Amino acid sequence: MKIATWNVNSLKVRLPQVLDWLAVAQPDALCLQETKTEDGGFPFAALEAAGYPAIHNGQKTYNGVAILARSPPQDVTRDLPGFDDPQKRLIAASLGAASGDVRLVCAYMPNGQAVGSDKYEYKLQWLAALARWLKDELQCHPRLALLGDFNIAPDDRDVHDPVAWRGQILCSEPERAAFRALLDLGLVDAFRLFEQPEKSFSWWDYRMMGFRRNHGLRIDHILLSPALASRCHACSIDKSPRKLERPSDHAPVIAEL
DNA sequence: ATGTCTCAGGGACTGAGA
Repeated sequence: MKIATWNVNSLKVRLPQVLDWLAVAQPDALCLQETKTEDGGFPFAALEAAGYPAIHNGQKTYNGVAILARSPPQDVTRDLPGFDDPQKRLIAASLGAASGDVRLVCAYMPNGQAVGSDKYEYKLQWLAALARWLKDELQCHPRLALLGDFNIAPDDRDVHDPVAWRGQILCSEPERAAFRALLDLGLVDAFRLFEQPEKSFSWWDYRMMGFRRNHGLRIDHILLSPALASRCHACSIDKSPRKLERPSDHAPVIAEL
């Protein structure tokens, strides 16, 4: 099976690109972040017509996460259990035996704005609460994948200019420690299971011709529980949608299980 | 080097967030 994650930076703007990508890439499931719409404005019918029934946890203007899958997502969890949060950043669901019998957790981690800011503290608290909840969730669901925009570049090789970014937001040591705490639960970074091209990134700033110059970061990830990691045979970043007119600033990440 | 994109409010542009 093929599972994927993509921060689309507004689904209203990007729906045609998402439908095109589904038709070409043919994933079994796609996790979306930054849909930026309430559930009433979510294109359930268009996605279902394309063969992808969807679940959504949305809000106006900001955030918003969805799971699209060939078989309807079951046993849905909305928001991060144990963390009181008005921001819509998490949705989780199970896919049945016909789709590999896996638990998918789709998350849009906080950006954090700047090291030391209130938003940075919120980010670290959110990540700590995620790790606490996942510890239990992994007990219930040994075949679990955590997909999303982590807003963390876990290693210097995930950064186009590690010297300039050292200690900055998305790269700071407390953020990287929070990422390692997820790995300490037994989760595995699917992308690093395989040999990858140098300077592989999933996000490029819209400004300063970031994409053309490959000035990017790898901040979108697929983490797999041991039971899924052992059967993962490929993981890649698809840069092709970033080359379209009016692209998202993020590219999809795909894992094949 | 605060340069781009998206959204809301309000009805042209500004500010927030990323």
